[in-house]
Amino acid sequence: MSSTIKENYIKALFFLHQKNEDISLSDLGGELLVSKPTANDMIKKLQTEGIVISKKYKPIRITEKGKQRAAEIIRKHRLSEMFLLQIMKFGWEEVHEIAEELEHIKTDKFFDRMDELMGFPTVDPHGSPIPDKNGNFNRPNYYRLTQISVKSTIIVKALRDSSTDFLLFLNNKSIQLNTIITVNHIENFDGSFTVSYEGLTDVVLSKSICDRILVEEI
Amino acid sequence: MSSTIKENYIKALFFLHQKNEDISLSDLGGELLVSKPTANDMIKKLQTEGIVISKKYKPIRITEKGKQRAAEIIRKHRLSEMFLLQIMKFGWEEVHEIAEELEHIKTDKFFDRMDELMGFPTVDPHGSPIPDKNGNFNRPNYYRLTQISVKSTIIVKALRDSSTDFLLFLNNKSIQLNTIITVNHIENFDGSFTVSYEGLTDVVLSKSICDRILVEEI
DNA sequence: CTAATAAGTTAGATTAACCTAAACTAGTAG
DNA sequence: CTACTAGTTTAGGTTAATCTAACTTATTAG
Repeated sequence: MSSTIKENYIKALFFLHQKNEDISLSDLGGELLVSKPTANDMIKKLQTEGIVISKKYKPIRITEKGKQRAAEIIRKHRLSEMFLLQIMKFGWEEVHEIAEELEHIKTDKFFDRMDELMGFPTVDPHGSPIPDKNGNFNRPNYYRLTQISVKSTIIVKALRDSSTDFLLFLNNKSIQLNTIITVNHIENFDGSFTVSYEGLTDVVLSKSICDRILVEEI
Repeated sequence: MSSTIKENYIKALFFLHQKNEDISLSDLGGELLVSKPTANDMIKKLQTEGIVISKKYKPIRITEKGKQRAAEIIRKHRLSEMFLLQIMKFGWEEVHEIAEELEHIKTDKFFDRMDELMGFPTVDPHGSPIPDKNGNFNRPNYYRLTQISVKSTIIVKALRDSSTDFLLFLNNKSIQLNTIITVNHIENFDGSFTVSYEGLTDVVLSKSICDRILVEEI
């Protein structure tokens, strides 16, 4: 049953590489909540499989093959999330946890059928791109809400944080993907935004919240 | 990830107990394709968890708690099969393999939602009962087709064999659950049945096939 | 350019799930 | 009622994934 464990290492390596090409064992261990020697052992195994390259005392690099494998897993995860939302009517704050389990299902046609049933979606419920079967991500170049200037109108396209707490916060504020927001005011002092959308006026969003929301100008 | 392994032992114990209250290590090992010492080790573990009772050199018995746990897993399996068929449009010969994986998903609301979406089905795609949340099977008392006498008309209710090969055979013969069949003739020599259904007349089914089909008289 | 610290490796152990070979027990066939 | 055999247990070993403690290397701050 340990393909699951290996897959979780590959996913973690992929996400870490997106922040920093060079990956450290400490970060990998930190991500997966395992000790450095444990992470090290797995890296040795993954090296023999061509997933990573690592030399003694040197940082780890994920290979193209590794990225490919990661994309397959992320594809399964994000298709699952979308399926759980659209077909099974779960909330966007509920889907991640279940998808964490579903992504390790081996039978590919299960995910292909999901894909088909949903009409080949390109993003998951949090706006993150679903890689195609060749592992290509279509990653549009969105702005963070914090980068938007006052008086602009934007559309919410994706999130940089899909934690349950953040999603529940957005539920509370009635902010969803594709919500159209106008920036009325930006407070110099703390960087908080005062915005309007869907009949709501003068909703205040802290800088930290705005930094987690990815938008497109319209 | 080894709750999966434990769950497969519990399932195997449950199915073996249905044939024979007393379970042998050899049978258990045979079922799961592991050696007797391996099976024995797991039995010791399951005993400490109250799933089975076993004394040295004596046959193994599954406990009520064990049956309960088995029913939960079988419920997940059969709900998954029905979901794959009804919602995801897989064929009845495809669902078992995927359900073998899905049954180990831990998040209960995933299965509860399936149940809800399908309107609380009571049988899986092969006519086997889906236990309710309390672990109760509603197991109607069907006959095997071999027990039916000539000139009777019956309705196919369930199967005693859900192997892919058998299901593909039935697809070929256009026999499904709820197919209504009339027995025209029973051959004394080899026990084969000559039957009619849905516009087909004089279809011959061997004794071994008929023995795998569960029916209700009408 | 050295010395402190952050990061990585080695050594030695544990637990779970598996194995084979050998020894043992219990039920039954004479 | 003994002896055989089918089935069970013991002993000892492997591999994968994990750990802690101790040691080594790399980087960077002074």
